Formats: sequence, C-alpha cells, structure tokens
Amino acid sequence: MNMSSYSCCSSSSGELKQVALLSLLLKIVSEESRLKILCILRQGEHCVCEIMEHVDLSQSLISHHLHDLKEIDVIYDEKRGLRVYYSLTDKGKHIVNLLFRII
Amino acid sequence: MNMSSYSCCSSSSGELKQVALLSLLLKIVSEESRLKILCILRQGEHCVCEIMEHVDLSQSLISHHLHDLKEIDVIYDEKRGLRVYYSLTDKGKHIVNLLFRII
DNA sequence: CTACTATATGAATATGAGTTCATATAGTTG
DNA sequence: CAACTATATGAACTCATATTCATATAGTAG
Repeated sequence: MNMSSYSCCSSSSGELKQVALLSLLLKIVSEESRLKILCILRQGEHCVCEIMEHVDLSQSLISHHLHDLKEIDVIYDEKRGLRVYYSLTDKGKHIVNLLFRII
Repeated sequence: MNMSSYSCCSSSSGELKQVALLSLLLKIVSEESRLKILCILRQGEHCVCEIMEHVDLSQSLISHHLHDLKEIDVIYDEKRGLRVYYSLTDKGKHIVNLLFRII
C-alpha cells in the first residue's frame, strides 16, 4: 500500500460508509435533551409521562425525540394500556455506556 | 432517596452539567466531515493540504472544522514553516477510540 | 521588496434540525 | 356512547450550524 493513495476513509475500505453511519447515530444521541432521555432510560423502563417529570420539555417534543431515538434502534417501546413504556435496546445500552466513558 | 424526586439527571447530582458538556463535545465530533478528519488524524499528524487530499472539502471549510475541533481540545496544531500540522490530543485519541467501538 | 504558497478568519448565505401548535389516534372509564 | 387520559404526528416556524466567498496573515523563495 503506497501512502499517497492511502486513506483511513478511502471508499475502497468501506470505512467512509461507517463514518457516515456513525455520524448519523451520534448526531441523534448527542442532542442534549435526547441525551437526558437516554440517561433516564438507563435507570430502566419509563413511560412518556414519567419522562416528563424528569425533563422540562413538552409532551409533544418528548414524543418527537423518542421517535428519533427509536428510529436508530437505541430504544424500543411497549404499549400497556394507555401508556407507552420505553427502554434502551442492547444497542442503546452499549452506546450509552461508551458515551458516558468519554467524560 | 424517594423515587418521585429521583432523577439520573437531577441538578443536585451534577450529572445535568455532565450531560450538557458531553452533548457539546459530541455535537462537534459527530459531524461527518469532522469525523472523517479525526479518522485521518488517527493515522498520525497531517497538515491541512494533506487533509485536503483525503476529503472533498474546500481549504476554508477544513480550516473552520479544524478550528472547531481544536476548541474542544481533541486536536492540537504545530506550525512548521508554512504548514500547520494537526494531531489528536490524548483526549482526542480517547474519544475517537471509544466512538469507533460503537460500530 | 515582490511574488508565491499555506492557512485562517469574518461576514453572508444556505441548509438542517429543534420547537411549537393544533390536531389525530388509541385506550380507558363511567 | 361520551368524556377523558396518554401519546403521536405533520406542518409551520425558529434557531443553530455548515458552507461559501472574499480577504487577511504569515512564512518562503527569488
């Protein structure tokens, strides 16, 4: 491998795509409110109204954030009666654990 | 500790501030171009013109990104002649290593 | 000193993401 | 069924951030 054409992000290595995916993921979880929500779910399953007691955000906004987090598979939901309970997925636990090792 | 007042993100625990800081950090590094730059610097010191060979961004934009990354102390620079060489700080290495364990 | 190369910077613009608001859906209770 | 509670959703608006452009700085070479 010659250094002039070498790149850690060369398209041939496929790492470019990995960086794009990682970027997508991190952009979602890095937002402060969503990070707080993840932090809450780290303590275990919570429904939306419980989350509302912990963060100062409107019901609608929390719902939007949960939707975003669900889309990247870091959380999943389970409906019981009127309430929808959210939890971290294994992927979510893995990511949150790594992120909190940064500080 | 009673559960009604308990929160992983309660201001009393100081974790709120940590989440804010973590969010700030992650927002900077999660941007795709900056993530690519970090990925390049992971291979060792590079000057701006070398970085330009690896990513399809203008000199100006790369310079802006490097400025942002420097501000949060994940990279540092060293001027030698006309060129400015950038490298990961220890903090930067730590963070990048953790981030790439996510995928 | 002049011309040139490498990099930085600030202002203006464009783009994207967070927030709000009004409303919809779905389950519950009487 | 009607009234109520919990949550979701889409569109409009707002605000932050990326990008561009023109220009400045600083070192080098002749």
